Amino acid sequence: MSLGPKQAVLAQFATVARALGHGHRLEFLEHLGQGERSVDGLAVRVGLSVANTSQHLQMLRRAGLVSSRRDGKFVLYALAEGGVVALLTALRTVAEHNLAEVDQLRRSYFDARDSLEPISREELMARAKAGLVTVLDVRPEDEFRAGHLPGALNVPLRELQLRLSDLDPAREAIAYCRGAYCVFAFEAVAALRENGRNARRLVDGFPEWKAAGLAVEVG
Amino acid sequence: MSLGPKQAVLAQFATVARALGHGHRLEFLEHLGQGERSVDGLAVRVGLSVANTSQHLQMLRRAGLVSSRRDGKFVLYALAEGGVVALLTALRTVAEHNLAEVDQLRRSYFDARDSLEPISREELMARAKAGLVTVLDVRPEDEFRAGHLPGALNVPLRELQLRLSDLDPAREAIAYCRGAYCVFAFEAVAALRENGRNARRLVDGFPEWKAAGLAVEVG
DNA sequence: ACTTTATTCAAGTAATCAATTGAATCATTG
DNA sequence: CAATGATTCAATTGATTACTTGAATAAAGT
Repeated sequence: MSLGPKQAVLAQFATVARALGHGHRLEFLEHLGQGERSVDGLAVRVGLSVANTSQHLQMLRRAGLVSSRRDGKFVLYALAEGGVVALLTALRTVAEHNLAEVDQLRRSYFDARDSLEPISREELMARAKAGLVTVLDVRPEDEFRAGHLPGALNVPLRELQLRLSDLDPAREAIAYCRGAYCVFAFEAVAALRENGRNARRLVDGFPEWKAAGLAVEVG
Repeated sequence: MSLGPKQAVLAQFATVARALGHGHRLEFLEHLGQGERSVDGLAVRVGLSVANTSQHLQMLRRAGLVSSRRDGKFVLYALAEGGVVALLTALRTVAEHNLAEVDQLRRSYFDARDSLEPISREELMARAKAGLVTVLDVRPEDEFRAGHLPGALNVPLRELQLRLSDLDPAREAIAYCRGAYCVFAFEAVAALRENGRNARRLVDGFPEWKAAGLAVEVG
């Protein structure tokens, strides 16, 4: 079946879209947004079998959404260059704007933890520069080490209660994690508020910060 | 199957992505980017049965990508608000950047018609304001009437040969149509060059112009 | 009321996809 | 060079999707 040139191009676009069309694959992409990961590392994090994970990753690679390289006995996958984060952000925007189900979920789970407006990247930078806020990275330590916001303090969610004393109560805490719907930041803000702290969330997460071309610290 | 809140949200995002995951539906969206259309109107343009078209449109509506309203005996579909054009643009960007197949197609068909760099919206505006170019809308007349760039001259592709005399040979012609891969603009530029005219393409089409918030003329 | 035109619904078929299992590759390391 | 551990391939099952056909609504005109 010989299609016209436009149809052929659109069919290619469609394979990219189909690759995004599964919750597990979106979750893989969210994890890969934090940095490279092995097949096994992703399988454990998402809770799928290695074989299944491998097949999903290959579909993502065929769609040009991820790239892979071999490192010793591991194959490390990473987000592809060229606007993948922007594409995911656009997808999120449309879904939030037009799907009642997403609104429902935000109300029932997320707003219960943090109903305040999240803070924008611009505002965060301004307030951080002025020394008004503590930037709190609530992701696991290995993700933090792979890259984080400049000057951020890594306090994984599970350690938050124990390390409250590390935080200056006079400064507002701004928590962020993997992305706009990563639950860690919501839980962290809720926990901080319960302890009488001033806290808000960054509007999205580390991958979006990096994709915006802003400075990133490693290690 | 009780998922976590993040998984539930991602599953919603996935349905949006899956709705984009078919060439025909992307073609529907391209047409809807020009303006409202009836089911039958779309079916004819894309060359599918009405029933099939209706089902595709309902999938797009469930995904929040299009909206519909009844007008007499017609049901008119339109692109939804809230970033659908931006999402399509992001999809195109990723596919162009990362898929060898798309590159291949561009080389074999599109570059053969117009291998020059297309002109940006900004450059077009500057040059149009300076009176240096003729802006040429090569879409069918009804799409032109539903909305077009300010000051554009509507010359549907099939009439181009006959109406060459309408064009001032001293000014460069800038052709645009439905989007970045709409073939009309490529064919128009190729035809103009063969007739010794100076011609280039706008980088994308009318929907992107409108989505960028730029002025649009109707009628 | 009846007919026409436009759209949607329902049922059926073929194709594709998600996930499982177990076997096959492939690159290091002993 | 075999052993090990990581990843991919192949075969299978059940679920979803694309498209067709024919019937069911819905609005407008006669």
